[in-house]
Amino acid sequence: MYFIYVLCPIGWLGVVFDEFFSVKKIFVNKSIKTDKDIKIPDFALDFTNQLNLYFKGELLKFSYPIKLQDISDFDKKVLELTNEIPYGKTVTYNWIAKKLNTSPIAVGQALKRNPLPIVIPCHRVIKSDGSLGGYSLGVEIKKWLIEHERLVASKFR
DNA sequence: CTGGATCTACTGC
DNA sequence: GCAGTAGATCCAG
Repeated sequence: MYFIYVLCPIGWLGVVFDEFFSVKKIFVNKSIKTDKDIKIPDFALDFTNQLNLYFKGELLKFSYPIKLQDISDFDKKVLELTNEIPYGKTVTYNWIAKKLNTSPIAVGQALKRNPLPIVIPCHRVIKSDGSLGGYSLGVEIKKWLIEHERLVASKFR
């Protein structure tokens, strides 16, 4: 079990790896005040490279190994569907709910427990009235990510 | 356009 | 059981 902090456009991200260097958990730490980058240990370079490319708009899909553990079957199904949403696109909670014969609110609960925000793109799930809905890292970050992907995707035409 | 009532299903106590 | 949601829908004002 290893962990790092890495500075990103949306703030400081904490990343936890398991013993085989798969990513296990991602979170934001708002209490770090410096904007001086911390040296990334060698074992984490593959992942942070992908992360940097994503924020530069040069990576549309993460291929780094992830580890989903201590997750219910229901949550896993929701996360797997969420992982299929293409870059720059959004779907609604209701759209996922209908595919799994559940309710939109249960989908929201499952996404709230997503241990790997950004990598598993739960920010691409919004409400059916067009508003954003919630986000475990804060709706401001959700808005940022959607706008970032929209801009990058629009250049690809 | 708004806010409330009511539906919904999953989790945690 | 029951309450609390990262939701949806309908209806009155």
